[in-house]
Amino acid sequence: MSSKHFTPAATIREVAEDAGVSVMTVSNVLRGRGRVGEETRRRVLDAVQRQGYRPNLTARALVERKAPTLALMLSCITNPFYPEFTLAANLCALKHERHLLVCNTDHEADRGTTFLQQVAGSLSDGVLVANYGDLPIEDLRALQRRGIPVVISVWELPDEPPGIACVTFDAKGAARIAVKHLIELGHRRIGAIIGSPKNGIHSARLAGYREVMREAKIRRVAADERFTEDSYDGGYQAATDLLSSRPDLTALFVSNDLPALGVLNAASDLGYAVPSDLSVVSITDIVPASQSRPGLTTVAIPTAELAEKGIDLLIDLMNGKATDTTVVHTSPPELVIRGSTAAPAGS
Amino acid sequence: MSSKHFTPAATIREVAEDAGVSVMTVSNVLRGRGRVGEETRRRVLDAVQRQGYRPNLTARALVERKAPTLALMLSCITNPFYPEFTLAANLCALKHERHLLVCNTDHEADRGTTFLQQVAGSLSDGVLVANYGDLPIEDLRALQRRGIPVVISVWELPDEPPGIACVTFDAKGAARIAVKHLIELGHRRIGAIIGSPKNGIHSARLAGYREVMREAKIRRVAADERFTEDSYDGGYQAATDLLSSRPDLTALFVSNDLPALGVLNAASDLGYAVPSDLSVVSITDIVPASQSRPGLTTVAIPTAELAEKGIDLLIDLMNGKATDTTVVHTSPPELVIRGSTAAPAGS
DNA sequence: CTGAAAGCGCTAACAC
DNA sequence: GTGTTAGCGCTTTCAG
Repeated sequence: MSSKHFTPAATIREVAEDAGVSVMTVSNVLRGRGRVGEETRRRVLDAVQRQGYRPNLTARALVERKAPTLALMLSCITNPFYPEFTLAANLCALKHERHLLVCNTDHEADRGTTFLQQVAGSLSDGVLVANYGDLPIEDLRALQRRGIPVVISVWELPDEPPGIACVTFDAKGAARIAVKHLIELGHRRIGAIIGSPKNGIHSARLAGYREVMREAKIRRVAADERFTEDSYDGGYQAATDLLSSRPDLTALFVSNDLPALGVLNAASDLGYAVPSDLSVVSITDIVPASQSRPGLTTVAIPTAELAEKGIDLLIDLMNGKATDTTVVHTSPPELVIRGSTAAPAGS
Repeated sequence: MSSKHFTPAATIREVAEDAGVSVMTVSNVLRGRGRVGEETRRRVLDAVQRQGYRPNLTARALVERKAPTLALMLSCITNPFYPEFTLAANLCALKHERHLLVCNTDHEADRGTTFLQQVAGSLSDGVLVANYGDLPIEDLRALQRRGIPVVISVWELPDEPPGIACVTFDAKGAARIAVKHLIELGHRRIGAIIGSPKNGIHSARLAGYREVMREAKIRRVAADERFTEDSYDGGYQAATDLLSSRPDLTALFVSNDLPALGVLNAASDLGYAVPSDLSVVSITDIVPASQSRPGLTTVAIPTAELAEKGIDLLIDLMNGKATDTTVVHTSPPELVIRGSTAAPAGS
C-alpha cells in the first residue's frame, strides 16, 4: 500500500487553519458564493493547493439534502443501444453537475428492485429508467410516492402514458416507415420478427407493421409473424425458423436492429442473398447497423435525444417544472437506406 | 409533480420514535449488528415497513468514512469491449457491496482528470482504470499520494509494471498465438494493422508479431505495418490503404477486434474474399467478433477476469492486502478459430 | 466582507 | 439488550 508516506485527505477545517480564515470563507471561495476579498481569496486558494484539498462530495450532499448522482437503470449494457444511450445521458447529467450511477439489471428483476431501494433518494436524487421488457412499474410508483423523481425514457406508446413522467418516440410511426419502404420497393410477401411478446415492449412496432399491411391490402397470415427475444440470437433463430416454414417471403420487417443483425446472418447461412433474395429492414440505427455487410436499412430513432431529454426531465421534476404525467416527445424517426433492402427479384 | 400527497423520506429518528426505541437500536436491527431482543426487533421492522424507511447511504458513508461506490474509468463505452468489461466489474463490485460509478472519458483527457479530482476519495473509495491510450498516469499517482487506492486493469506489459497496482494479461503472447496461427496455415506475406501509435498501448502486441515473424525467418518490411486508431473506422482505413499498396499480402494480423471488423469490411469492399484471398486474425474476442460473416478468428483475452480481478485488487488495496507494486496476472489468451482464416490460395 | 453556532442522517464507542 | 454522547465534513443561518 502507499501507506508509507501519503498525505491523508485534508478537510476544509485544515485548509481554513492553514489559510488563517474560517471554514465558511473557504467554502465560499470554493463555490464562488458570498463576497470574499481578493487578498483572502488568494490565501485560501494557496492553502487549497498546498493541501491538495478536495471537497467531500458525500458530506456536501448530506447537508445540501441533494444527492450527488442520478441513477440510470437499463436491462442489458451489452446491447449496443444502451452504451450509446448511456453516453448521451452521462454527458447531459454532467451538464447538470451530476454523476451517473448505472445499474445494469442484466434482465434480473430483483437486481433492479434492490438497486432502487438502496440508491434512489439517498445516493441518487432521481432515476432514469431506460425502457425494457420487465419494467418494475410497481417499484417505480413506490418511489414516486416517496417523492423521488422517476422518468421512463424510450417509452413507445405516446398515447398511453404510464402514469410516470416519460420521454417517448413514435415507435408505431417508425415501424410504418420501415414497412412502407418495403412496400414501395414492390414487396408484398413481408414477414415480421418482433423482439418481444405480442403485447410486450414492441407492441407499437407490431401495430405499425400490421397497419401498413392492412392499408396496402396485403393479406397477412399469423405464420408470417414471429415473436422472439430482443437479441442477436433471438433474431437469428426466429429468422431461421420463419424462412424455413415460409420460404416465399421476399422481405422481413424486424422490430429492432440487434435481432435484425441476427436475421441477416441467418438468411446468409440459409443461402439467401440479401437484398436480392430477401430484404431486411428494422428500427433503431445502432452503430453496428452500418458495419454489417450488407449494411442494415433501418429507421433511426433519436437515441441521444431520448437520453438527454430523459435527464432534463428528471431535473425538471426535481424543480417542480414537470409532473408525473408529463410526456416529452422527441424528433420523428427517419429512414436510413443501406444495402439490406432492394426491389424483389423479378420486379 | 407528485408533491400533492407523497410521504416525505423518513429518517431513522422517526422510525425510532414510531417503534418506541432509540435510533441506535434501529440502526442495529437494520444492519444485523449488536444484540437486539426478538420482540424489539419485530417492532422496529414493523415501523420501518410502515414508514417505508430506507437508510440514507450518503449519511452512512460520511460517518463510516467509507464511500458507497467504486469508480470505473474508461475511454469509450461505445467500444463493445467496455460494456463487457463494465458488466463484469459491476457484478463484482456488488459482491463487495459497492455500486459502480462509471466515467466515460470519451477520449477527452480532462474529462477524466475532472472526474478523478471530484469523485476519488469522496464519492468513490477507489478507482479502477481500464487501460486506454491516454492514461492520465500523473493524475493516478497524485491520487495514490493522497492514499486513494488506484488499479489499472488490462495492463499489457507484465514485465514493466506502471508503479500502480495493476491487472495484466499476456498481450505479447496473444499476438504470438495469432501470428503463429497464420504461419502454421502456410502464410508468409503477413501484414500488421496496429490500433495505436508504434510505442502506444498495443506495443506489446506489435512486439509479439515481430518476434514470431523473425522466428519464422520471414523478412518484414516497414510498409507491411500500419498504425491507426483503435476503432472500426481506423481498421477500415488502414486496411484500405495497406491492401492497396501491398496487394500481395495473404494475411493480416490486426491488434484488436474492433479495427479487425473494419478490416474485414474493407477487404470485402476491395473485392477480397475472406478467407480465400485474405486471412484476418486479431485479439480480444468481443461479442461482435462472432457475429460478423465470416466470423472473426481471434485470440480471446479474459475480459471478465480482468474486470473482476481489478475490483478485487481495489478491495485488497483498501484492506492493506496489496500494494502499489502488486501485479495480478490473468489466464492465458486462447485462440478462437472462426471463418476469417484459412490456408493461402494455392497451398 | 468574515466568523460562530447549529445540524444534515447516520454510526462508533461506551455507558447503563 | 438498549440508550446516550459525540462527531463524520460540510453548508446554512445569522451575527458581527
